[in-house]
Amino acid sequence: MILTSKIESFVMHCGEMGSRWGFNRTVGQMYGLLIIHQEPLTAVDISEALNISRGNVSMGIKELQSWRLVQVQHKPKDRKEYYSPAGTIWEMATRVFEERRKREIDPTLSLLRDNLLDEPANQKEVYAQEKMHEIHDLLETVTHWAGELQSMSPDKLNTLMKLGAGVTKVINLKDKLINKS
Amino acid sequence: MILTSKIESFVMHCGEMGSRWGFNRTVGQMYGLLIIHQEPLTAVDISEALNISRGNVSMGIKELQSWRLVQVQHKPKDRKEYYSPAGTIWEMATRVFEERRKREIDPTLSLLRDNLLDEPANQKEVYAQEKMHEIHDLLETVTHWAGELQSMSPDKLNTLMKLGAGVTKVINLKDKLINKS
DNA sequence: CTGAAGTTTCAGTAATTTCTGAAAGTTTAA
DNA sequence: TTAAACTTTCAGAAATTACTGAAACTTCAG
Repeated sequence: MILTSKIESFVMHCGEMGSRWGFNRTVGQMYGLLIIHQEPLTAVDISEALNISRGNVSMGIKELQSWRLVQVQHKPKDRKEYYSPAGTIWEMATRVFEERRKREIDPTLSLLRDNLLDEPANQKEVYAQEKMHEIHDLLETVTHWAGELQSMSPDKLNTLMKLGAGVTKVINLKDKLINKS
Repeated sequence: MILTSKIESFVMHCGEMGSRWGFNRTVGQMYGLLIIHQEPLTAVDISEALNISRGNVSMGIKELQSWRLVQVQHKPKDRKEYYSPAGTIWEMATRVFEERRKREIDPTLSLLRDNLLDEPANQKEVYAQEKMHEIHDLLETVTHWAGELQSMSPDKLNTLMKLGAGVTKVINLKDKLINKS
């Protein structure tokens, strides 16, 4: 048994949150386990630690790879694959954000763009297009600013946060400067 | 039939995306319909437009109300309840964000905080706590900055976006000003 | 009161998603 | 080339989630 009870509670929590974060329970547990465990783990380790079938582990790893969240390593004289989380915590969060944007926002933006190209055929469609336009612009704005945040280092953000620098204040300042010039 | 085919495609799309946005297919459809339709709709209207049972509409409305996304109206001389989306598109997005934060982030932050209060019992737990600390700090930073963005008006964000003002640039500026003073 | 017009609830069923385990596939050492 | 050691796949079973429709409930006009 590789799990102490405190660690187990974290792993199980990841499982429960998994579905909210975009994957299913066992995939969530697997990811939590890989993050919290210092040494890379084999598929069998995971299967035993979480009491799930070997086949399920294989599918879960595939899923995590599609999110670019795990990496595979090999040890000399050992044919097994060893799995560990890919990148820093910040990078992982960035990847989850990006993947979710692809799944949750991009398809909608694309549908909206298509729809907005057509002429409205009647009064109802005029109203509908107005709303679609609003949603479209909002989604573009949100993805733009989310991207901006992602491109910053977490250290910098933290420092600024502790300095009490709200985006609002900062941007107001910028606004004034722009208007002056 | 209240749906033209173009509008129907939007509503069905909301259904498909529904589960990714945190609710289920029919709730997604219902919300899409309410947004795209200028006049408020009764439960029966919704049930007929989407071909779902009356009971399901009732449960869906309840769900949307728990997200604070619909409001109920009454017409004089008419006992029926008329439903329409609550607030502007921006407010709706803000509410979805907030609700999702409550469901997806807050429980994890709380678990992490609890766990970080305990002394690690062995080497593995020392490592585990380090990781939990990193995740904790990241989640706090992200929610902080997300809150900042939410508190801004979308107009202002759009204007700044079009001016080419990246957060990075803006914040660098602020940084310099702070260091000077 | 009464009953008509509406809403909500919830047990049972339907649909969907996830998991298992056995079979098929792959890789490598000898 | 063989076989051991490992991984992947996938059909069917299990678990979960969503939906229906009938009964219970609420409200209100007469």
